[in-house]
Amino acid sequence: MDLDERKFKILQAIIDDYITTAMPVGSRTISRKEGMGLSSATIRNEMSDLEELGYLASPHTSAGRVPSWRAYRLYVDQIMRVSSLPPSEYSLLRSIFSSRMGQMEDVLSSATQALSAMTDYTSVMIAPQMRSIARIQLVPLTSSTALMVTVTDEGVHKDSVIAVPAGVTPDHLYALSNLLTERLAGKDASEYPAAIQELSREMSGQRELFARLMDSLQKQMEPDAHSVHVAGAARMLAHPEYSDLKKARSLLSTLETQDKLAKLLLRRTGVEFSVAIGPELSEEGMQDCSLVTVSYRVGSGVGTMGVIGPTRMHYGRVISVLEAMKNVMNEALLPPGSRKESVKRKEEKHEGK
Amino acid sequence: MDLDERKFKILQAIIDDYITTAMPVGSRTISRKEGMGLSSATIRNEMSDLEELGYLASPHTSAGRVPSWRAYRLYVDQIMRVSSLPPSEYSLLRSIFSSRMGQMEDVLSSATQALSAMTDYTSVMIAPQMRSIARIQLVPLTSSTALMVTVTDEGVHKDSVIAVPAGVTPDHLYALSNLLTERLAGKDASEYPAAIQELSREMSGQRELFARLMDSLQKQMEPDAHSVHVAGAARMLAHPEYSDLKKARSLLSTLETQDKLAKLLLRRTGVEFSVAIGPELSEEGMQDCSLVTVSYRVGSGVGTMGVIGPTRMHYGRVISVLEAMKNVMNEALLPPGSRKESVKRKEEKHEGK
DNA sequence: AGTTAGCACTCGATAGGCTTGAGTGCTAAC
DNA sequence: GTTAGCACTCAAGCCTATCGAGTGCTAACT
Repeated sequence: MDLDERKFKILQAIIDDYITTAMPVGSRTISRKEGMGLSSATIRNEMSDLEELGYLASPHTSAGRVPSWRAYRLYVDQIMRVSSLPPSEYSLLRSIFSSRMGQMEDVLSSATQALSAMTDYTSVMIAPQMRSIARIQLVPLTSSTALMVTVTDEGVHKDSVIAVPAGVTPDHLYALSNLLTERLAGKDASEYPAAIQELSREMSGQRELFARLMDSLQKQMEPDAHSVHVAGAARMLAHPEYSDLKKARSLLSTLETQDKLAKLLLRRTGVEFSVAIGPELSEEGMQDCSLVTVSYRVGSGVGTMGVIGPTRMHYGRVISVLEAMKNVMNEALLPPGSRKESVKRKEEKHEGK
Repeated sequence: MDLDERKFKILQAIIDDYITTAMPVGSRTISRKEGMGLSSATIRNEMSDLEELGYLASPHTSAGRVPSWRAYRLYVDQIMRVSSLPPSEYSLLRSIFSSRMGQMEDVLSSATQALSAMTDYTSVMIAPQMRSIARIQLVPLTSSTALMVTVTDEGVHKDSVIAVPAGVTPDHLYALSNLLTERLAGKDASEYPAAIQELSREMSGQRELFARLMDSLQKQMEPDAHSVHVAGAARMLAHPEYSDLKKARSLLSTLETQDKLAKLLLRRTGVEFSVAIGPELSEEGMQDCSLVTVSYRVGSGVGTMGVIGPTRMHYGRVISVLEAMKNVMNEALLPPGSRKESVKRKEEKHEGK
């Protein structure tokens, strides 16, 4: 079961080679490598062992070997070295954000595109899920409707139109906004029932309006799949694993179903770091893909971003780009002053199952 | 230049056949058709004429003929019969919307997906561009920041965080909201400069805040590419024109660049109906595509939706689906009471250049 | 004059056969 | 334990032959 150092070294060489060439790797290729000092025959023997142990597979008799997902797992967990992003790229990344402090959605959208451009894989990002809201505002629209807007420190969280009974004036709505905010803002979801109970008593004169408000509020607090950003899905077509149209189609339609992606990301939200390889994703149409995710923080909210590429992806590079992006986003999205010191990357690379 | 009736009939037969099979059409195939009553030799002569006139092309000597974009243009303008959507599908469509009267973005997203599913092509939709806003609301966040939210009758239009000078209280912001709304809401963009001029005088005591407000307002009024919905891009891979990976990739990355799509749609916003075929789109990577668009109305806003498919698309079907979708969305998005009678489809099919 | 049958010709697509070369696994010698 | 040597495998590339759908032209027919 355990691999001796030589097997390790050979496996690493095979994976490194395969990652860049996408072609089955033969024993001679490895034996010729600098610092290997072993003949192809010896490598063959070792490869044969590695195959038996489940780290390699051969597409057919006279082709080379291809790493299995177990090999990638090992690679990610123990072999790979992650270097941090070179300063030149780091500052390039920073420059993307410096220009615009606009709406959150725009920032996320640019970030997602940058992520994809820098890795040449598909990237995916979910907006920070706010744990608590800063304010609830009722905005008068017509005499019979109003807009209920929940707001966080970063901007509008959600909004919905509600009907209001006749006789409720804008000033009324303003006062009500203040009341709702006072009772509900800043609280954790667990504290809501009690607060709502109390509010219900105080507003017993306006049962109908109150019911509508709470109904909308509840809907707004549900996590929604809506805010998933995807970029660079077309890039996957450039990688040889998707020269088969059927595979390509199946992958791309998975990448289009936002709730599947949302689920994949939400499951990893709060996990600082995660790498899921092929079968571990248990998502049909992504069997040949890996997903690397990082969680990022914006104020009280936690979001997750990830890169989806073939299992044969440049894990090291992807991880360092994600790491950098997380830091840069933190800086860009936090108003100056409330900034925390940047956190050193921890050496946890295991998939948090 | 003019085509006699027989050439018309033959051309129609060729296009019909090619639309369903995607294979070059030969003379025998046409001569065997019901009600044609001509030998293949005669058809060949006619085809030869049609080729000279630019309506047909042959990929190589011994293949059949393929319609050119001119043929499709003729087809769409003069030959095609559009039947309205069968009631069963119509009500299916309606049922999608009946369940949810939620946020605008959700509705648009479902509509786009439905459009793609019903046509088996890619669909694209742009949110209604509001011409005037119903209210401007300033929502206090922290002691030094506030959220400026512009709102239409249908919900939040846009929002952005602004810094507020010390000493500005929530009540202050509320009063200011009312003032801004009174002076700016409901107005056309052309009336803004005058109103802003006047406001500027009145608020001369708060130059800094005023400048920030107007700055944000201006940004929010710019039309943005952000709200483009795309669905079913992966479906294009199923059509034989995109069995070539290079073409597929180029198309898909075009479909991913939202501002290109936004431009295509915005240019057609307000045009009731438009069909653009291949080269008419003048968009690299979409030379083999057609775009059919329809504009829809929601309150004071006008949005546009479209279907992108191969030039060899089922124009009739696509048009009837779009027509139906427009009507259904109208019903679904207008609050009951303010509903207009549904408009009969006009026979304008020309591309509005 | 328009239509059609007949025929030679073109050319992509498909299938079989051959060659090449990268790769393996095994064995025997070092 | 390592390596050289060798027989064997199999995909990929290439050539060739065949097939058939399709055209264009000409001559005969209505």
